[in-house]
Amino acid sequence: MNDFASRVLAWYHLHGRKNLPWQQDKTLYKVWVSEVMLQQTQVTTVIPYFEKFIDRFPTLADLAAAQEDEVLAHWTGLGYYARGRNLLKAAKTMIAQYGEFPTELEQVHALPGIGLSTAGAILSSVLQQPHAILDGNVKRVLARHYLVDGWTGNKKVQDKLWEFAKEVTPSKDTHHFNQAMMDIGATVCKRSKPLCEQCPVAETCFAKAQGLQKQYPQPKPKKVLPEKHTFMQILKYQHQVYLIKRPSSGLWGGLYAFSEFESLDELEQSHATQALNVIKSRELTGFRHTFSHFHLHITPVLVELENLPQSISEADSTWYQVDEKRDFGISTPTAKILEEISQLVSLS
DNA sequence: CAGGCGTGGCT
DNA sequence: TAGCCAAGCCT
Repeated sequence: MNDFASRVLAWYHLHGRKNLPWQQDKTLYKVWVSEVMLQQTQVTTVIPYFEKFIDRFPTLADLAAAQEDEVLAHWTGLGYYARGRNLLKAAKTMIAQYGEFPTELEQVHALPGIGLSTAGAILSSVLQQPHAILDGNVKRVLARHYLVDGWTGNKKVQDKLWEFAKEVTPSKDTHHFNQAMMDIGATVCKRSKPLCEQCPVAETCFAKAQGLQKQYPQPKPKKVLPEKHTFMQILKYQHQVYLIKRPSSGLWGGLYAFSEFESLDELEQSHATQALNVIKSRELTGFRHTFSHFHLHITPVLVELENLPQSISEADSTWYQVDEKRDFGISTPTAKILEEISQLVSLS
């Protein structure tokens, strides 16, 4: 075993994290759910989602039998909703093709939402298979230790990091090594203020030797995010509001949402088109929601109706009683607006 | 293969 | 505060 790995493993036994929820009674299924939730998402955010998800879907078979809406209800607020849709799709595939969670890297990697790093992480963690991983933590440790130039999201840079990852990953105790690398990245080799005095590989770290910890890994090239606008139409009849399921691809795919319009005019014209009996219509307080790739200015417009219109009771839509338990997914802005409507309703 | 895809923690 | 970016993957 190489010296890098020996030092990392020694550190793991003393300082590695061993009490996270998905580290107890490990199964391929539970570790998979956690790994997917943890993609681009911090541990503290994931914990409550993981607990509720496993509580509702304790096994692979339970998940495979679930409705997409209920899976997305458990994903509401977590973001990157394709992860939830792919989780269900993969569960159905696994049950249909294998009858259980597959154990070969290629089989696992072939499932939707599971890349090479996630596949390696699952199989090494649960079955002690000797696969290297390359997540954000490992990237940061390696980019600093070997002074790897360029943004780590760049393909060539990532390829180089994979080479280093395979080089240092031992074929024995791989599960502990991988966990240790993620822990070092998360708790020692932090993005800002790295704690090099606590790092097991500080002596051989090129960034530390040259005092360049702050410059590595190199930042993503910055871009100005575009500003977009939308008007959300909240059709309300008594205590119910109208929501439509969004197409399964694209932004907020598969979530239930208010109808959107580019302008107030267009929104109001729809009242006539759909023959709505509007009691009154008013703008609520607008707000800005930021995505990874643009800013969205949202103006909610509350449209109170005299009766339930028939014309717009289409498939994949629902009149939702605002204080009722939800069994479908919504975005954070939708949740925010529903919360406000719920306040209004409770006062009336 | 660079951009699409969410949200919240941290500084 | 506003920007950066997190246990990435898909197209």
